[in-house]
Amino acid sequence: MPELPEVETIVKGLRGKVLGRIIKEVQVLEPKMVINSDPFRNKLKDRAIRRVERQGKAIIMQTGQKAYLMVNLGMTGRLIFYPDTAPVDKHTHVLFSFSQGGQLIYHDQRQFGRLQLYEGIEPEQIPFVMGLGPDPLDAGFTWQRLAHLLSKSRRAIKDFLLDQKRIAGIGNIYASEILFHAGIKPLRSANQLRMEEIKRLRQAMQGVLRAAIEHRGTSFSDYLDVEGKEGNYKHFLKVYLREGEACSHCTTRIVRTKLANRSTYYCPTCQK
DNA sequence: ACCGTGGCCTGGACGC
DNA sequence: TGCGTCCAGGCCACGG
Ligand SMILES: [Zn+2]
Repeated sequence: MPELPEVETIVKGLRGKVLGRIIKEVQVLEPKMVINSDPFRNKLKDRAIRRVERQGKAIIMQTGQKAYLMVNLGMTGRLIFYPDTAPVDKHTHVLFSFSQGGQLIYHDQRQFGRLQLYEGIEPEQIPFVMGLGPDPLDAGFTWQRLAHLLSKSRRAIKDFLLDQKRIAGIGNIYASEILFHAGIKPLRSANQLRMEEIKRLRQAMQGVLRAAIEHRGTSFSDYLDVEGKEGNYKHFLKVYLREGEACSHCTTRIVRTKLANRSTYYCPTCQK
């Protein structure tokens, strides 16, 4: 899906477009995208969007006292705001209309995403959120903290980075990119990294994720932000989707392998 | 507890 | 034109 940088971009976009707006009507065109779609529609009617936050790759919108709408975008989920009337196609699954005008749509070609309303609990009590590890962009995410997390896992470092219970927000694009920037092979065991490698890894996480946010995320086929615009970080990808191309640093051909059934890209020369 | 795998979906690219 | 195969930003339920 949209990973941390894309979700962060969407969250900022939502704050600009829908914060303070009141939901006049919710139309659920594909009920299986929404958990309990009938109460979902009724309970969101006439509620204001009070806050918009990111937790890992999930979007949390506060719609009342202890009422939170969580959106998981899956692989191809989009939230797009239209100031007037939103266009609807066969992948438009939910439509929010606002009293002040404008519509927000949830669009998802592959339908791996989910929308769910939680009531009577704070966001930290949502089961999905409770299962998330620390956010790599938090000030408290020091290399010592990372070292401690790494020490508890013998898995390949690439798998470790994808595990949302250990660290929240990194997905398949940025796992490969981060490891390239850190100069670490994806198959290395998490608990066998040396201190300098751990420090480089943390630097690479923050550097890559922050740069990707600056460029509004990565679009290669489906991802669009709240205004329907692509992210530009694809121009800065060093290894992801670049199998067979020359490494920008050493000209060795980029290799693709499978880890946990997901493509993993790396430079066999630059990454040790 | 840990790990890996397969399933959920649609559609674009490519080879025959 | 049409197949079959592989590929694609995620997550969860299963097994061993
Ligand atoms: Zn290289």
